[in-house]
Amino acid sequence: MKLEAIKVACSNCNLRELCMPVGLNTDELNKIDELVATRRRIKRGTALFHNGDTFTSLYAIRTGFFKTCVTTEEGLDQVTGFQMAGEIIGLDGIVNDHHTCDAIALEDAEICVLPFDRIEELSREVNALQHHVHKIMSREIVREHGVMLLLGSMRAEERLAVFLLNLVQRLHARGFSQSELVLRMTREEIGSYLGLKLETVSRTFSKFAEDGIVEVKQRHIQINDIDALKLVVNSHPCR
Amino acid sequence: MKLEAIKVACSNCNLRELCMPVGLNTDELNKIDELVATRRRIKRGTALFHNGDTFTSLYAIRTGFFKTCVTTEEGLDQVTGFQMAGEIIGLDGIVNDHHTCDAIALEDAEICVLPFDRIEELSREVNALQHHVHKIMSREIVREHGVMLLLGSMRAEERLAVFLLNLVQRLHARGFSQSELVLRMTREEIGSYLGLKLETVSRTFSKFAEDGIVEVKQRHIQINDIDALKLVVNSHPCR
DNA sequence: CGACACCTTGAAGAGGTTCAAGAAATGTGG
DNA sequence: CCACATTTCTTGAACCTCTTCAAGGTGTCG
Repeated sequence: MKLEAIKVACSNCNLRELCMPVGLNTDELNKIDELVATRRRIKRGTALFHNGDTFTSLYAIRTGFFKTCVTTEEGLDQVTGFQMAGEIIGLDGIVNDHHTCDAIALEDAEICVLPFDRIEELSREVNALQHHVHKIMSREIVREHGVMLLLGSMRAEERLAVFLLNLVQRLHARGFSQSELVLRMTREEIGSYLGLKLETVSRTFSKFAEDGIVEVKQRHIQINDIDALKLVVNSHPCR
Repeated sequence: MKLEAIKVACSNCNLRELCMPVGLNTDELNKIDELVATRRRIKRGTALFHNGDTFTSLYAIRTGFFKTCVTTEEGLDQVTGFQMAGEIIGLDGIVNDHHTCDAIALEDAEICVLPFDRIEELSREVNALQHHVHKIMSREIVREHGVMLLLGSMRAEERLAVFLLNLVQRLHARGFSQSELVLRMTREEIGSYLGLKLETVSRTFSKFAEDGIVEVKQRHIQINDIDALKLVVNSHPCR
């Protein structure tokens, strides 16, 4: 069967530790394999889902990079997160059966479609999966607490430092460099996420560069002094 | 048995629609009743749980009013939400088996203790409960998206207007007035939640009062013109 | 009644925004 | 492959919102 062919074997996926529970036996692993309905390719700049779309599935990112953003009728716009390989998106859709934000690919991406009714079904049989789903949602809640702290009480330099440290840490966990990264998003998108204007983001990058903390060549960032960056966060002159 | 005596019958709780799934049959309702281990009374000013506490249970608020707040080592502090009767707190603790924020009672409160392992157990048997838990977590994620939008792209007047409208709407859903409310929190706590200083909160209240939108007598707020308040949010001079 | 926490208001200052212009990179079509 | 349009990024200067600092007022509770 064709469907069979395009299926992803979660049990063989090299992202397994990132998006699936650990410590399953073979039987349970086989069940999990049935979770993924299909893969989908998303071209850069296009949406995985839009605000208002009917919710049916969660999505596990295999490759690529996404942003999620909410928009109001009045045209306000807020990037709520950036997601990379091994992360799950779509959790916002569960509560009202439709999505309340847009998920846009910032580079060509490939995702696994996880029909939510199947997740719930399997969760009843595989305790580890049930708990894993709860953990993923709880992790997202805790992450957002961190963003609220950032937006509510940090100044521009701290915000950008936190942002860079978080990005590089997540990339490092995926086998990339600890000191080098290529931004997938524009200054404006960073600004939206951090509650700053794009000019402020640009200026703050320039300031970090002047101070010798980073080198900035457009979207290519080289972190020269990660401790200094951490110090920017910790030794905040308070606000 | 004593334990039996202090148990709460969820099936008889007048908050049922708020914190429990609807459309259960008798059998399922009886199971849900076994969910609540005990009630607990929390005195005003004391904590239901602290950052770092081991996570064991979610808590359903029966009466009273809470704030949750995260704190960093450097002394930064951010109120992440205000919770009232019928709402669930403690979701942050699931991911790492310990809480990552404080939950403080802003008035004497009574809560139902819902041991999380029992929730997971029952979720496997009662599909509606399983889905309800997922919805509660998703709702919290969506709520936080809204706060991120507020903190990231609204100005002081809009933030306070959103805050008041949200509070009064939730109170109204619980049978209170649409136009009158008593704040349970200080200006400083409002400010922390909204990413503003307490002076700014106070000034903004005064401005609303000058404009005839509200009357402010300390913590007693009378909303005279709710449409004007909504207009503050919608006709933002953009930022 | 006095101590304490909370709230209001004023004035000065800082951080970030806005507006503007130009430079660098990227993409497109001939 | 190059010219041109477009998007993205940087930088400067003026401005504005919110913060900071300070003082006094109001309310509450032992």
